[in-house]
Amino acid sequence: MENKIFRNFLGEKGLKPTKERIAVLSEVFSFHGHFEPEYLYLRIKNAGSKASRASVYRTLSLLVDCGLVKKVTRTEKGNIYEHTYGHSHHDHMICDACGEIIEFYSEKLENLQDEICSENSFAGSSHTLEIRGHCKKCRTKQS
Amino acid sequence: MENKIFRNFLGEKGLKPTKERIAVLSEVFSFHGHFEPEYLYLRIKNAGSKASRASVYRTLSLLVDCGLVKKVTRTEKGNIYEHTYGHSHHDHMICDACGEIIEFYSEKLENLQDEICSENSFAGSSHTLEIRGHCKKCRTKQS
DNA sequence: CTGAAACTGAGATTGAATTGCAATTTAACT
DNA sequence: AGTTAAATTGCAATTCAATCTCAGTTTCAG
Repeated sequence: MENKIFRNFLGEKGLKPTKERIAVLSEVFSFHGHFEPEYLYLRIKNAGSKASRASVYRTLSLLVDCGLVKKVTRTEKGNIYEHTYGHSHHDHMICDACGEIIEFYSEKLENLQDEICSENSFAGSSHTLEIRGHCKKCRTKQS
Repeated sequence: MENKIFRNFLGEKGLKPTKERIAVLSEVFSFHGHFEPEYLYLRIKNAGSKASRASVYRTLSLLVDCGLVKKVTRTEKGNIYEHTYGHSHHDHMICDACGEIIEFYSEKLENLQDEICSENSFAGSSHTLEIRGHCKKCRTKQS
């Protein structure tokens, strides 16, 4: 489970599992979905724990390093993250109007990418696909 | 040609084709490849033209609006752009070992993405696909 | 317990990007 | 060509996420 993975990672690096770091970890895994650092910071405060913005940023970086969290994308506002442990692979569609992020997964798409890799003698290990445009709501709102 | 397209775009909006805007435009199209705003600013200075950083940013924004330039991605440092006119769409495979960037294009992939967008009632306008792994050279080198 | 090393929070700092504004330029209309 | 309103510019100030500094605090191995 993520707690163990994180503690292990810290141990290997000679880092300490402080309250702040654990607070960030558990908050990240307390909900499902994408988040910005500021939002996470506020959630932690709201949950009664304490961790400064600096610690949130610092811990987030550690969580990315140990693979528990992934930096999804960068917006005009800042970075967006998501936790990855126990979360299967998917890609994203991002609405340029309202910022909504839609997750999707397509077996066909995965296979096609494998095919393209073979054609190019490339050993693909991961990928990021981000489709930008307008979501259903924002499309209808326009007209 | 891009000069005409830009002037047309400006005309329609009641904007003026000032020396600064034209200087930015021609500099953007004076070379191939990706660039950051600051790099462009320095090139313009170096080319003997003049345009403040503010004007570079403002003009870049206009060029994106009229479709001549595309914001490729955001890095920790800032935005990266590329001119798109006369340059067809493609995606990238990036080798984690040697950094080589392989460009590829797949009609099937494009169609499949359109399909996925429809399924999600999403109006996709652009996408970025980046496949990471190891290129042919680095694969054989490993074994 | 103790001390060295790791951590933390608050505030300062960074740096890309944007904005306010006074001076300047553009171009439409005489 | 001259006039004038609107657009534009550059500079400096500002914004804002993210990072860094550093003095005080906490952790934990011995």
